[in-house]
Amino acid sequence: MDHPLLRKLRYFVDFEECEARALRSLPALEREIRFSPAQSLVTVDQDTRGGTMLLNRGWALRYRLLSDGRRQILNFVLPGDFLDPTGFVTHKADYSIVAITEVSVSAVHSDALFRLFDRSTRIAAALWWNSAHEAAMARAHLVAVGRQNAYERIAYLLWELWARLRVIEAADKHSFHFPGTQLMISDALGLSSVHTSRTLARLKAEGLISIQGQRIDIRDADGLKAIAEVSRSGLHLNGAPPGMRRILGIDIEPRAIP
Amino acid sequence: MDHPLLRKLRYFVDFEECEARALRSLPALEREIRFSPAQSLVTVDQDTRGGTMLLNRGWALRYRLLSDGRRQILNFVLPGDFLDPTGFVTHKADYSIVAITEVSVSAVHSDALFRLFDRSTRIAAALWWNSAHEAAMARAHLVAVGRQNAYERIAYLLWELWARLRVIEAADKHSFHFPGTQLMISDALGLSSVHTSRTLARLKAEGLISIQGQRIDIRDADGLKAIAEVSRSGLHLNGAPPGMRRILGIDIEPRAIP
DNA sequence: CGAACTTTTGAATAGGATCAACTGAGGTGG
DNA sequence: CCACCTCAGTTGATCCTATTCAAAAGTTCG
Repeated sequence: MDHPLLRKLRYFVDFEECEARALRSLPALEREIRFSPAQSLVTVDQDTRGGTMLLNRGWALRYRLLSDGRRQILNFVLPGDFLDPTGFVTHKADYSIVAITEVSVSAVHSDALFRLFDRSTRIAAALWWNSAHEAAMARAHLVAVGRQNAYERIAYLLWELWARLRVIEAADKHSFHFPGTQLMISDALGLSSVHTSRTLARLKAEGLISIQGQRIDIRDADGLKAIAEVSRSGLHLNGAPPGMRRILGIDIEPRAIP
Repeated sequence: MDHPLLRKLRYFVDFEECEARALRSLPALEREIRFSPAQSLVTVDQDTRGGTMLLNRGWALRYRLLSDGRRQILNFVLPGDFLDPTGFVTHKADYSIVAITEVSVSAVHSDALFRLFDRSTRIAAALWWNSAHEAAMARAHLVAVGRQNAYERIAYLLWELWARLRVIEAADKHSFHFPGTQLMISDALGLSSVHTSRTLARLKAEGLISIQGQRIDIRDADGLKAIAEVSRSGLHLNGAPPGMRRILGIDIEPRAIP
């Protein structure tokens, strides 16, 4: 089974076998670090020099606290995501990350990454692309929290998670495993847990989803997508622009993220 | 007067004169494009291949609309900002940009930029840094909209704008020129214009700010900062990590963004 | 099997939205 | 130069979405 980062980047670039191999050897997998649920992976102001961490397995949560305890979850960190995507250029994290499930993490050293950039501009492009994708998701998240109501927000989040999990092949055809709590959904979307509970109940009652235990079934994907107003472009990044194609020597068929 | 992009990047890296010169010649200034207030600079799904645009002068607005007309402003685009920071790797914009004031824009071609990256890794690092900074601001924005009340949100936005303007040396010691409207503030923060008006009135009444015409005076900077809970790290990016210093051959004294 | 969460449900409340009317500043044109 | 229009901002009244408080009902797990 390929590393989820590789599975994700394949949505952007069709790698040669040698590039895939190089990517596989990027995280120091033999020296993985494990965390248990509720353990901190990153804390505010933590020093992040010299590289970053890559999530191999499990779910985590990137969040920030206000002085009185209010929590804003910035996003869910899924396998294949970097714990600190800007760790190469920043000193300190302005957020915390905590494990939701059992989690496996590997270090990615600046040195190894920069060497890889040199050897394959296609890999550099794919990673750049990945961060563009993260920025697009952050925008969609802001739109949801800023201008959509609870019903739409929750539809959006479920759709986003399902889409991201499909990319790394960690979702089923009509469902996915959600190890989080309603409180996490609330804190991600700027809602109270009570209202989240009621709104989830409404989504169930209206036949859009159903939940048993930690499994969320998407019963009406089109309906959910319509409510969330997922923008076509929001979660889509298609082939490289011609200019970059020429410069980076890549030749990619456009491929959509589902 | 240096280009605002250069002024901004100087907060990250102390450039050699030759690097500054290279950066100055990056945007095709001689072929600037001008726009009037309310003109569109970028529209959703617009093709952004082959490069990006750099804002030289004036203010613009990055936003997204929902199908029923609700608008979420993603951020204010200030001089020195790229209209589409990920334009080099993405096909289409998932947002629109409209001019607030008279605006001057210049193209930055992929070719020129990539050549610059090759010639100076310090410039590459500074631009990377800049995008990390943008991501940090997006996180702060999400926290404000998701978990802060109207009073705190507005304090946050005013602080952010003032801080960004000081970086490009476009703010005064205790005030700045704000060419936007209250409706823009509302759509940036997920509020109604009525409530924004009332909350601004409260900020004035409590002596934190005062407004005459398009000039916003910061009467109590510390108070404003405390209400907004501006995180020390949120708008700060200090010197390059040692690993990168070695690899990129840069040597930067840490410098805080005010 | 009990302690600590998580979810659900009910009732009361509040922060902010909506509706509507009015004021004031530009801008336009007759 | 004034009548008229439009757009931004203000103010008052009312409504509603979502919060808060409270408690019960499941769940998970040591």
